[in-house]
Amino acid sequence: MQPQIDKVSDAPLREFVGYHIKRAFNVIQADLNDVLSRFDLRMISYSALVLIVENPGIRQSQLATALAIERPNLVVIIDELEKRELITRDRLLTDRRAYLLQATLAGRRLCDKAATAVGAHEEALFEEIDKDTRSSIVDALNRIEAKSREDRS
Amino acid sequence: MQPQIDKVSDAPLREFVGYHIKRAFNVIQADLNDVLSRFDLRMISYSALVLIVENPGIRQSQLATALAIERPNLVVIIDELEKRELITRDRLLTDRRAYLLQATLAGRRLCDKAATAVGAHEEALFEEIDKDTRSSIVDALNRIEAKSREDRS
DNA sequence: CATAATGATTATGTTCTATAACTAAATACG
DNA sequence: CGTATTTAGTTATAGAACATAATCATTATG
Repeated sequence: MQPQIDKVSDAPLREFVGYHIKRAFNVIQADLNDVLSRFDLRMISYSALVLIVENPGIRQSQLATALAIERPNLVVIIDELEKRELITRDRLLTDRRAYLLQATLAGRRLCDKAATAVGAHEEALFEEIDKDTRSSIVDALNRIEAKSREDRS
Repeated sequence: MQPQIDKVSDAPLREFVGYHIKRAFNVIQADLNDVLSRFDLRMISYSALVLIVENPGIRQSQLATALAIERPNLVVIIDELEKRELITRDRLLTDRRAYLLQATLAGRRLCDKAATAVGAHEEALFEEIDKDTRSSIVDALNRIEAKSREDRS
């Protein structure tokens, strides 16, 4: 008789916290992209817009580093935000190689609206998890992130 | 005077737990792929191997569902595991459309070794986080995951 | 028995991401 | 100075990851 499986067990993978993080992140990302699609934004372009709003005059290279993506891949994202007139791309007078990125009024407004919607969805996803638990999760995640920085140093 | 940024602030994004989850997951994934490269495995092929070891006789369609990937994309992964003689792909006698996937002895051994290495790296990443916190994190992540299941039902 | 549905595969296309090579401008230094 | 090197941004391109449509063989349905 050949062995057959009716219910698939992923018990060994569930031993790893990283596995749970990946599965939860998949849910969060799907939800986030769903919300952002209403604003014609994706996770990466939304993040870029937020950082430009928060850091007026940021350079593309700084933005690429902050987003942890390669410079060439940022170009197309910036192109689109500029074409939609959500940001401006002006030459830096003191260094004519660089561009200064700044959000337009429309960009700041869209960013605000999107942030509100994203926040509401986050709240819905995390509603069962109390504030203390959330902050201990964030603290733990920050520690993990810090691990990779100490590796590189 | 043009505005310029010396230190980039991502404060608005840090408001979102999902942002921290993404950043931590990037670190975990990089570390994991680094560990698995020693066994010529990637995250996805390792996960597949684990599920085949744990569920002898699993079908490709069941495995694709468990891994949350499309069937066509699983084929190449299974091809490689079979070519490396880590798994076998046998016709199911009662349904000659389907294949039964089973790990070979070499597959189980590689899986064990990889799991040990992965576990050690997880432990290193999470060393600062005590057991109670870890299980409350896992519990919270499971609740988030459950959210998407209740959406689909 | 004809039709529909299923498991796996092939072919194909899209998106994401990384690398190399290039232009223009700024800096380093002999 | 002026030549070499570095930096900011871009273009071109290639690979990996992921999704869709079409196909073949087989099984289930009416």
